[in-house]
Amino acid sequence: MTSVLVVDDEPQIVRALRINLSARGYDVMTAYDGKSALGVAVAGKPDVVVLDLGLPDLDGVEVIAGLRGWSAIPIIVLSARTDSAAKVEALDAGADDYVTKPFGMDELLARLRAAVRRGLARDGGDPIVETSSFIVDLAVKKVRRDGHEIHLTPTEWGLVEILARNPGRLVSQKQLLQEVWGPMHVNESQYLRVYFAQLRRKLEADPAHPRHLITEPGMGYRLEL
Amino acid sequence: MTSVLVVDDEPQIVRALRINLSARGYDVMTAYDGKSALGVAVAGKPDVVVLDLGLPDLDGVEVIAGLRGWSAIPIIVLSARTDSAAKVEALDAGADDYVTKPFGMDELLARLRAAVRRGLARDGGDPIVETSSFIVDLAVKKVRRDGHEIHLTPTEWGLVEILARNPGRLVSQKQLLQEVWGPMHVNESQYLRVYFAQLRRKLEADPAHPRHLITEPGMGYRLEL
DNA sequence: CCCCGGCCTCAAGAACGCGTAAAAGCCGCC
DNA sequence: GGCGGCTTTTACGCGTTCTTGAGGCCGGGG
Repeated sequence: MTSVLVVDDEPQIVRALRINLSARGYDVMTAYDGKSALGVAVAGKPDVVVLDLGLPDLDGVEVIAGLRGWSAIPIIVLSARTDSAAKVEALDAGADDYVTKPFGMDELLARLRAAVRRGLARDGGDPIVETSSFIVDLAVKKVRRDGHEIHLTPTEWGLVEILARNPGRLVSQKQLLQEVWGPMHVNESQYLRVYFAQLRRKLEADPAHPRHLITEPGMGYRLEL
Repeated sequence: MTSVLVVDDEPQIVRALRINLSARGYDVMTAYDGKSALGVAVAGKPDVVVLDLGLPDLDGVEVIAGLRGWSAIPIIVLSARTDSAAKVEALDAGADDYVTKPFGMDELLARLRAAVRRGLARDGGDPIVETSSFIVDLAVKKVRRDGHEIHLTPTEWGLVEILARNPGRLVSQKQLLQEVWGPMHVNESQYLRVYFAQLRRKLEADPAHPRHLITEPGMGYRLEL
């Protein structure tokens, strides 16, 4: 879950943000002054910080500097000051974005999404799907089991990739055949039986009693995590 | 030098930006419509894009999507529309920032600096990829092995560069052929066999049993570190 | 009880993709 | 013109992968 640190000394703003962010599935932390904000940030490692500049103890730029000293967490500044000098100062101190109050919640949320998206891109978090007996790395196209790399043929990988991109969900035979063998072979369900047998031999602890590559008779297949 | 692509159909805006940016040491490219903007971006690889939304040919969102398809270049959107729906749409399409016209030049420049700073942070560090038997220096386009520099032909370097920019990742045959030989030759997979044999002779300790330039049969190649 | 559809397993030939070598073509340069 | 470096093309042997068919298992329905 994405976590957001909201820093503002006006309780009603913090409250409004907490409600909106929580409702959209964010994990919300809060702080009401600069010093505690820095402490919470160190402890909670939020994915993004929403920072009001008018704090009682520290100047906004100091808070930004305090965060930038050890982290590249995206910072969105909130402020009532509309003059460009304030914006320039905050942005050059290391802020990622500057929103003036009063602000539209839609816009703030969109800017928040943009900031989070960038933050994730920097981490370069590989899309990895993990079961109790093997690991699928979709970025580098590798499957590992007990630390060893398992070699998959192109067809095998095609099937695993589709299942891994839909973890836990049922994928129909038709969809698998269509995406791996093409539209001309959507009825060759025997292909699937042969290849799922091979995959189970390679990936399941007990191929005769698969726990992750599950057949749903008459429907399709599912990657159980 | 930092390069900026300015896209706008109003010449006076382009001119104003060009003057201000050039004076501050930026390398400025320009485009007056969406299609040429995408072309210039591919050719010039700018460090940041300033994009007006009201272009004559393409919708702004399409331009953003066209860039995001292959690149994470920071995009700053300029627009006369102040409603939050437009902002949300552009930001969610992949823009990094949204500035409404008329804008203050100081503020735009500060947002530009913030965007560039993030872009550099993402690229991060020295462009050097190191394996146990050779070193690829992407900045100076050189490969070293046992301290000696290894001479590569342009085609050989093209392949090594792509692999080195995706260390550990599987790169498809199509992508390699497309980027080195162009879209007309995406089926000449024999080229790859010939050139990878050459590269292994030059870079691998035991060319018959490569440890770094790995073939994934039927799928592509991988630079294993 | 038997039949039938769907599934799993096994095996063998065909087709494919890979590595290698070497020849042939194509510059630019002396 | 001749030379050298680079790229493209051709040819062949070999191992892997895909396809296909046959047989057996299981559960539900007639």
